[in-house]
Amino acid sequence: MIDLKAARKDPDHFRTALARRGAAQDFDALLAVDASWRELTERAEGLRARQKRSSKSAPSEAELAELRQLREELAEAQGDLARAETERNDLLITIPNLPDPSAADGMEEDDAQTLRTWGELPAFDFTPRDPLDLGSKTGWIDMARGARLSGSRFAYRIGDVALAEMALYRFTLDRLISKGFLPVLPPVLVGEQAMYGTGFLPTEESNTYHLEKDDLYLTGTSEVALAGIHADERLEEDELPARYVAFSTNFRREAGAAGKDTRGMFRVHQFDKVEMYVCCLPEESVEYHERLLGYEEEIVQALGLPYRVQNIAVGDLGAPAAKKYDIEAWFPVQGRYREITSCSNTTDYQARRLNIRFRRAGGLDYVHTLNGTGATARALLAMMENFQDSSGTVTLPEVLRPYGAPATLGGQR
RNA sequence: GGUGGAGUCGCCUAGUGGCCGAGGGCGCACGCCUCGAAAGCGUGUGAGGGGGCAACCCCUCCGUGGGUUCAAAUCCCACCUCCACCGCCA
Repeated sequence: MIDLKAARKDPDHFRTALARRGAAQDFDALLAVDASWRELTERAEGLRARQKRSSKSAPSEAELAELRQLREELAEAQGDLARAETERNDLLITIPNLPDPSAADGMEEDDAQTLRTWGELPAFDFTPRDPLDLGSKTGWIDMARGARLSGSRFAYRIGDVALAEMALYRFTLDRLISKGFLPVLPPVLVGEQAMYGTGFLPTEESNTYHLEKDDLYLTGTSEVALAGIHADERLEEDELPARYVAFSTNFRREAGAAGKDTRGMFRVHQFDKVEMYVCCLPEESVEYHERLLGYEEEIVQALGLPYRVQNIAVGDLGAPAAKKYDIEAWFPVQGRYREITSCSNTTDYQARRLNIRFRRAGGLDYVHTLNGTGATARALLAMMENFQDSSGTVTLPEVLRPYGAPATLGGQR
């Protein structure tokens, strides 16, 4: 969440920044509610101070009547205050992060700014085949059986495809461990606090799977569990940056994506992902964001995928993000660049909600947090589209071989 | 799932209705002592919120949420976590 105290001091700065992502009117509503909250606070605290002074010792009979009266007044004042506080917090929790000045302007996906492109687009003298059509006897993607089992948007990855995908994750994990990330296998079922803390609730409610019976949520990314590692903790300055890399299965309802990417396993309800997460000093997050992007690019380059880097428009950012870079790989069959990784600087937005602070000379302060994709199966899909030959054989990158990937996929079936 | 025990200020612990938002020890910080250090002695040492130019004042927090009372760490209820044992399962 935003820094309310700072917002009171300099409302114009906050309003201007939030206006870029269309949140100025919510911000003004918040300020108004906050003003009345402060009035009610003073009244309730004054009454409470009176009651406490009178309760230092047993009151006389005469005082008792007066104190009973005071109790009623206090209860009323506290009730008013609680209502104002709820109203204020409900608003506060929906206000998105302040965008970074260098985040691209605009409200749409198309407003993203292309920072650079890398790699050669493949030139086919045949019509490249869709990953779904590139299976062989020894390995394939099976959406039909996935649908029979679980409905649309569920994929079986079978045989060599399964091995290739696992090799991709293990390769990525190794790369990031060598950069100093600590590997984690996290829970994927989490309580409501973690979902609010990371900012997926309340804004992404419709996209999350919720288990009513146990009141637990299936996470759409291991960012949620990784952010939770240090919730309510006070870190020492020398523990920062804390860097984690997780592998987990992720669950997304994809509400609002009806009709989009319906073929194949590009957009599915359940997918696996290697994810980076960093808690760092506030003054380091901007630089760390570039580093995370750099690690992502190294991985995509090692795989040999042509890609471009997008600076996502402010209006297209998730609520917690101040700035976001996506890497979009070239998908020759789709004929366009598509997102395969995403990394965000969430500054102190999640740290405030999750209460992750660190201690240093000046006292306690909130850490900054960042997250970024290591790899998902979309990278494998991109490899299948880019690295195929006219026989439908996909040559996988050498770097994946030590991790158990077959040399090729597809071919005769 | 069942039974029993426990959750207090960084750690350990005292505390069964008002003198406790909280005592003691450890740790930590500063000072004295010392050539220096240790020991010893002294002082200080949680977080959040509101008000004030400031010194400072006020409120909240004893696992969490409710309740009783003029007054709750303390009494009552529910829940959570941890430990032990039992049952069941991987």
